[in-house]
Amino acid sequence: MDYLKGLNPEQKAAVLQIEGPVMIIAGAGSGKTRVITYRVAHLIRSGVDSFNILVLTFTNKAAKEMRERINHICGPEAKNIWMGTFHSVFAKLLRVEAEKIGYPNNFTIYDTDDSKSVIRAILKEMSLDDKLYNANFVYNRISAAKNNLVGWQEYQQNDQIQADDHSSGRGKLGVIYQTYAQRCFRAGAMDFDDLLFKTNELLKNHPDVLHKYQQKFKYLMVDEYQDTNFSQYLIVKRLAAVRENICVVGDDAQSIYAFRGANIQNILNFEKDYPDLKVFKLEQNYRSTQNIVNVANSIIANNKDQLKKNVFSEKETGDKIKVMRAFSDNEEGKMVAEAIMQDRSNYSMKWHDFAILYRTNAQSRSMEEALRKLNIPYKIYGGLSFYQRKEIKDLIAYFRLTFNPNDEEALKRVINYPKRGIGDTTVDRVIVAADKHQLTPFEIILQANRYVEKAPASLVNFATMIQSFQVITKNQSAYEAALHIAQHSGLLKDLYEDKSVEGLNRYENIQELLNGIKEFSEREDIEEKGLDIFMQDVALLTNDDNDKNPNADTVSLMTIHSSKGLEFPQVYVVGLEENLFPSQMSLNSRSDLEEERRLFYVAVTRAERKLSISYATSRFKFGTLINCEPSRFLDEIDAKFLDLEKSAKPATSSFFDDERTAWSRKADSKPDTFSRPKVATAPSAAKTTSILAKAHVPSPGFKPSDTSNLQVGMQVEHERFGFGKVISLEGNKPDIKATIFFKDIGQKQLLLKFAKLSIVNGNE
DNA sequence: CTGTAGAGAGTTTTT
DNA sequence: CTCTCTACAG
Repeated sequence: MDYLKGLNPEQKAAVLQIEGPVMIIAGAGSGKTRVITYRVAHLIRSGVDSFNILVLTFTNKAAKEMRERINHICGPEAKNIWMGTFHSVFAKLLRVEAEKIGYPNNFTIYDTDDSKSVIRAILKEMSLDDKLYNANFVYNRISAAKNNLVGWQEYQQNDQIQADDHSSGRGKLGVIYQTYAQRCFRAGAMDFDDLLFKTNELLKNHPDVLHKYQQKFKYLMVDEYQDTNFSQYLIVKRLAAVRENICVVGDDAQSIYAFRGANIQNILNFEKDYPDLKVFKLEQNYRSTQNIVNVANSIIANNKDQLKKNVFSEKETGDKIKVMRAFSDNEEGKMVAEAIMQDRSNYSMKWHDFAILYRTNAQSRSMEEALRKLNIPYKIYGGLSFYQRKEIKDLIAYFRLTFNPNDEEALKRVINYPKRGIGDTTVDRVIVAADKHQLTPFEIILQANRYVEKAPASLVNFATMIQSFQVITKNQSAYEAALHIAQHSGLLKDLYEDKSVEGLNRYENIQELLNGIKEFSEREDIEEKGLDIFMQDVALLTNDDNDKNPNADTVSLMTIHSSKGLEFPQVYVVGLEENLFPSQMSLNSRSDLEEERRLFYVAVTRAERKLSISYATSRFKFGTLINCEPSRFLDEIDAKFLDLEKSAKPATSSFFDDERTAWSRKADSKPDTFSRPKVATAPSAAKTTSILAKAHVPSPGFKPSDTSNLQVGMQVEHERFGFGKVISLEGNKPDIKATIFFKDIGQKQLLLKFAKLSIVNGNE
């Protein structure tokens, strides 16, 4: 029982209480993960069969990490535990039981893009106003309904909902929902919310199935319980109904997913559901200095809705919280980058000791730019994941279609990619015929000559090709099959022929996916390794999965949302401005604002030793400069914890002038530096262009010249693109197009009548 | 059917 | 600014 050593009394009590309903309120940094892992270990040591344990987490990352830690304590037993995100665990369960609710076992999982695309198609068919019925809005509405277990039938019958929709002029939502649900069903597809919604349906309507899983999952644990929605709540409740061996862990102060349907009441009301509940509070923060914990407390104290707890730290007082003010988003980046640079050398720290956290992904731009200028290696987490790249989704769509030819979204995606002469009109005809004959589009295509007028031969060929893929996947390994499909679909060739930098990148990405599949098919720890198995949860994989060298020494950049559960010695929280953080969207309701505040709390509590906060007084948004005010959250912090040194500039001075002077000085000092900085994270060429384009600072006194006499070979400066040389000129008088090679960003074509160019030097 | 140009809209967070 | 959708010519 040596694993119990090193736990404080409260942690230990929580670990030892393995029977009955348990709620652990775990303050930030209070050793939550530790308690969960040890508790699982303790279950196993106490004789609980590891096959009978179910652990639900919120992110893949958390699940993976926890499995490793349990593995460390319990050894191979850990493999038998069902552990994963709600979505992945119940997707797995549904794969086994799908037929009971009328789905094929190999159902497709639609990601958000797929779902929205289905909705867009429906809106178009119904010729609805796409402003009133915005696809995003409709998607969110349907998603919210599903997360509250409102099916389309109830949706249409519920007076309250109908009244709401009609009063907002969106009376058709019920029908859209119905069509959407039926279309997904026809395609053998479930969206993210369905994975939970259908699990509920299954457990509710099939007592035998419910019983089976109640027997299997004798002990349940749920991490991040404050982020569960009603649908998840009810699944857990149903599974735990017989034994009530349920342990939930969470922190109401860190509930940041209400926008996605998470219901903080689930944790606040847990006690009512289980009168015998044992509650443990973990209040000692082992992560952060006292100053950091105190600041966090002073922030969260502004919220009304919360469970009582007293988070404290017994570590050193630590530095005060540094607050930095910048004039612009770019300067903010610069200040942060320079501060990191300095601290790293002053305290001989590693790059990976630093994290930059922001509210929105868009903010990463200015940070990246600044880090790159100082040659600081960094890595962006989140954002567009590997599996969301177009080329990857294309190839995966072929796989999807192979295993589930009814998958309409996959079909639409690749039926004419690469180009094979099947245009929109033909596709439309297929869809119409499918509706008319109550068949799936693929079934129509198989007999195109019978159902579709003027059916091109390529249509039938396409279907035949997919069928040939089906044979291949049955007989060959995942890798062989995947390679075969990549080649014979023409996708690989198409990408190979694209010699642009982006095209090269795409080709490499496909190679990478194929390599990943190869690794998968060579794995020895799993028995089934066909391509179909690989495909099963591809839709659920996210960013962090494809991390090649997780131990690289880089500064971490991520949204605050994705930072939850992580910790760093030094944390920079940037963009503390009204309308950004708190987000503009949250200003209308108290509960939304409180969620923003909890988000700030999460951000602050990521820091172990030193925390810095920054804001800018102006920032680019939609390509234009806007003025920003400091966030109200800054005022809420007790000033005695703050070090305002860095923001001591007089408020009366003109920021704009100051900024320009600062920039020009820099431009002066290095007027002819064109060297492209080395980068740790290799961005795509397209990205580099845009980032650097924004980076160029015009020389002092930059003024566009008259370009009517511009000639090949001249040196020019562009406001944003920097210095370059004219390669060629074409076109007639007002529409002369110049091809210019810019030293920073490469070749670009510009229309002279628009481009603001200054002629630097008449002849070479 | 394909390719291009041009207009328009959109950025809060994620399984 | 950047991505996506639409319209039109080839």
